[in-house]
Amino acid sequence: MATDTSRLPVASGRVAEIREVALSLFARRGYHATSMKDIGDALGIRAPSLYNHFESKQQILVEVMRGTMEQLLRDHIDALASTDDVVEQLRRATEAHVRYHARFRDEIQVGNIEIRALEEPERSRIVLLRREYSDSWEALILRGVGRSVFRVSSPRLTAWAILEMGIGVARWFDPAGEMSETLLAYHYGDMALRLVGIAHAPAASVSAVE
Amino acid sequence: MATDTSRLPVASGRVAEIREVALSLFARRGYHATSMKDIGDALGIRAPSLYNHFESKQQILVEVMRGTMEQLLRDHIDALASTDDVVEQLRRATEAHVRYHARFRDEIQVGNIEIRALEEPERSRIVLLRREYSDSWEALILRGVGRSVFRVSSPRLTAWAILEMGIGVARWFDPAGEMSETLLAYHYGDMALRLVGIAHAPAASVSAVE
DNA sequence: CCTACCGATCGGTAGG
DNA sequence: CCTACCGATCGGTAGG
Repeated sequence: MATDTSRLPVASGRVAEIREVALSLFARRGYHATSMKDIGDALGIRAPSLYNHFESKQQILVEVMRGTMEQLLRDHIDALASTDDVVEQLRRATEAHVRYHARFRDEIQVGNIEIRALEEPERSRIVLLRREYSDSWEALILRGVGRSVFRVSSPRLTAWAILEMGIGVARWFDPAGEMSETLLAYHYGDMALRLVGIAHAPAASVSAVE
Repeated sequence: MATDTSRLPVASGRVAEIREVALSLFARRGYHATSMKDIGDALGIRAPSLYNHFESKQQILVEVMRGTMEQLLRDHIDALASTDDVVEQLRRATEAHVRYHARFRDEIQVGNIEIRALEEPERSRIVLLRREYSDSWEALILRGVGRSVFRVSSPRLTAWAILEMGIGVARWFDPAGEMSETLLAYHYGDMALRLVGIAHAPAASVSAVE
């Protein structure tokens, strides 16, 4: 439960260092406001030396963004596969979503904001993965509605509301703050249940029919 | 109900044109990815001519962002002042929030993303207004909890969840799409009520005690 | 509103 | 990993 979702394969050392520094700068200032010199300075090397590890600034962005959506989708699928109870699926998927957004704040911020700075075909690839993710959420809500376990007026809006409130976490969560990532996930899990019309359900109050 | 929340005072013509074009470009590409030449091109004039109307690129950003938070706060205060019923306050505040985010999508996007490109003291001024806004939301939830009308496990998280799900609207809402802004606002109003523990309340099912 | 022009900085290459 | 350097573009000014 501590650090289950690993980052990308921890590459050759310098490459990983560059990616990490760039991620931090892109998140704080933005891709276009970050120069190769900025990245080099943060590592104590000259800007041209970066080209020994990356072909271009754009390729650094690609590497920074690669893997984020894939990992999010993997955690999501695990949450769904862990139970047939649609209530529990919703809770676990929400917890996974919130945990991910609390833990990988920079990745999420850069992923969301700098997608517009990403060139094709990488950009379309990520847009597609996102679409896949939100579609799966909508399907989950629809499944719960179909089993008469959820009651919502718009499955799509409900799915987006849950997604968006989780994305917000990446903007303000402070891992050094009073609230732990785990407690945060529980709270959001409960809120998601409320959004589908389950007033105050403790963990196993509704069991799946299947 | 159609266009109640007006934009900024419609300034001298060219100034307003520049602001509008810049808003659109900043929203689509970002502040740092937009050059003065880009703005000029969109208006059919040369970049240096822009300096007859604005002192700097930064000042254009300031003018683009100015007023957004103020108007949002005004609509919010109106919603709160319109009734003493805390349930109705929550519903109307949510509707106002969502309407604003559906209508002024570019303003919201630029306001949220490019605040990091904004120089002091303007930046702190806007951060303060935002703080004011979210504080008012938390106070609203607390009021409902105090009157035993709302039931939440964390007033602050609930406030943020409502705010964030509304902010998401600015990212995907399509005014030319099937769902109207008004219907959207209703749906989100209902979802906000659910988040505070009011399962499926039609407009006046709970009346305030005061 | 324009042209002409400024110094600074950009991403990136050459060549070692 | 470095220095030296490239053309392009940046925000902005001068001067009319």
